Amino acid sequence: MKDQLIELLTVATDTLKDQGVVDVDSIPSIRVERTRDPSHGDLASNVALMLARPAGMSPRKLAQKIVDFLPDVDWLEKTEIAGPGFINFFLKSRLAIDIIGQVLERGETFGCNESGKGVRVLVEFVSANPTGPLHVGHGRGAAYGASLSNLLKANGYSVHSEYYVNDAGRQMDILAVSVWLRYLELAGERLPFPVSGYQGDYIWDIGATLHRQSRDALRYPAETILTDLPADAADGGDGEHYIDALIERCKFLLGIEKYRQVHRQGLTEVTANIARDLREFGVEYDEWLAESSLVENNAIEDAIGQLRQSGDVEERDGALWFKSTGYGDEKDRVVQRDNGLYTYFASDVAYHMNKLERGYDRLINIWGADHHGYIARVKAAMTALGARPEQLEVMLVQFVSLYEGGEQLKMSTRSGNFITLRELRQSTGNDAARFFYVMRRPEQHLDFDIDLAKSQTNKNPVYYIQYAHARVSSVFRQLQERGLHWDMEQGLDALEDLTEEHEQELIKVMGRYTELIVDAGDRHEPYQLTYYLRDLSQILHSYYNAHQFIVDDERLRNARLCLIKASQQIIRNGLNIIGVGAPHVMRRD
RNA sequence: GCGUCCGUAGCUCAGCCGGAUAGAGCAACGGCCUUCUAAGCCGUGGGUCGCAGGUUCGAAUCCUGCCGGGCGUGCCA
Repeated sequence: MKDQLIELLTVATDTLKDQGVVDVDSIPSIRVERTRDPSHGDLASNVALMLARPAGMSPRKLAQKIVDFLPDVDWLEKTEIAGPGFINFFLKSRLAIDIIGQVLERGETFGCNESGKGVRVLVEFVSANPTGPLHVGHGRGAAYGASLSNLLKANGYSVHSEYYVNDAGRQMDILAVSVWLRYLELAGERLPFPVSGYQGDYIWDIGATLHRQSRDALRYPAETILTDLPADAADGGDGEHYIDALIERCKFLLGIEKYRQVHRQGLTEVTANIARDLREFGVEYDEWLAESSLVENNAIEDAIGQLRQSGDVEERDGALWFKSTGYGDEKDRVVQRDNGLYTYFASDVAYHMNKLERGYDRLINIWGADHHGYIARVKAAMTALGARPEQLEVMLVQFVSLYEGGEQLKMSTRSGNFITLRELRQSTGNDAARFFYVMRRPEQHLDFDIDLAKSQTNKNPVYYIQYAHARVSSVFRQLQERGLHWDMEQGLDALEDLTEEHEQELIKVMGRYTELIVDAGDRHEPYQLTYYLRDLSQILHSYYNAHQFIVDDERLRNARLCLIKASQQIIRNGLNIIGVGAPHVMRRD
């Protein structure tokens, strides 16, 4: 509708230009927007205000000329010139009413469109190191990434969602050694636990599995293990050095096969736990891509080799540097350390090269805000590898702060002192958690008040919206109980009877839905949906309170049923995108 | 220091690709259940849009500079 109006306005301004009434070189791109105030019509344009200065004419006078040259169309009720020179458009109400039939006809697919047709996009999100359970921060990335993927799919994009499993680095060795130490304790050895090891209870669980499966096969005396190790941080030493020494000792004693067994046990249990959490949270991936698979295929060597060929790396101080400053980064980055090991960044370069090789038009990475320093270097690498930097869009999701009893909780994965996503889901429910996570713009900090989230009682916007949905189902149950049935055809035929203010408002807001999906998708802003759904639910609740739907007048009754059924469908479609259930019954605990 | 995100009602936040009187929820106060679920509805009060300049017919919105807060600034991952 907007587009059609823009076309009309373009015709009008072009005519003015051709006739020399308006003497301007270029007409700025014309914009038409929905009005906030109904007295300003349905849509409005500020062309006249934009054009007034170059045309040397007063805005209102120019607006009048534009209106005079507007082609006639049957769907426009009237136009008005208002304020400083806005042109307000009033649409024929018949047009707005058509939305009801469209929603009922398309059902689940209403709102889906082809604005992203033919574009292949890879959305990578969460990708937390498989060293422990997901915490509440990961939950935000998960909810955001899943909602964004759904939104893009609704806009016709071909979406591939992916979790990158960092299963090849030092952190995994720390996990393995942590598991082994817990296993040894369970086997009866007494030895200190490293300060830099993973402290969480889940490590005990994995150690227990190992003990059950292998009995004493992986056991060595504590003295053998601890001989000649440097001091841990607890004894005035360096915790990082200590754990590295412990890793070496572990690998030496166990040998490659048994070490791999411990390593694999830790990885598979933690990864399975993460996958289960995400699945239960309604977050599904098309692919779980392991860093180790890139290592096995020599992807890192290949990527670095390609950079070497293009002259983008050089040796310095015994290390290999990627000259990212040549691509706008603030400093060069090491890809291979002086000890011969590749850096985390090197594997990221390989991973992004891999993404490009798979032929995606756009790559969307959802990262925690603490990774923002990485954007420049990854884009630099992509450019060096021959991609356009705009192909990669990094969405930074700001931190989630937890509050309990008015105090902010400090969290650390290492110490095991954190609230897990699972704990949060269990206390608030998946629906509330999904909704709250996407309610804010991603670049906005999220204060999560645990007490409030745990309080089961009320005030939750998600319940408000779900209740609106359930109420409609309830009306249809009532209808059946009274021995009546909904005649959709008759209702659609009687839509002109929907003249009440609430009804008009509801129709108007429904008409915005598809545009909202397109805009929210383009701007990667699923949160817009939460505000929209609240608005729509608000009107539906008001309407419910103000009017009876099951009335004696059969035509009016069926028309109203069409209206609320269509509203319900939109609520369901919207909730579906943000991963929240649309219940037919609301129950109190 | 530099980079980046943020600063709008008592609280949490929309609005920010310039537009018409700045919005919502919560909290506060007052009403509405013999009518399709009161997890609801109706109403009232509440704002120097961090501060100061600039651009513009027009600035919460764009630019500059301050002030305040978060995060980052590893041959860690």
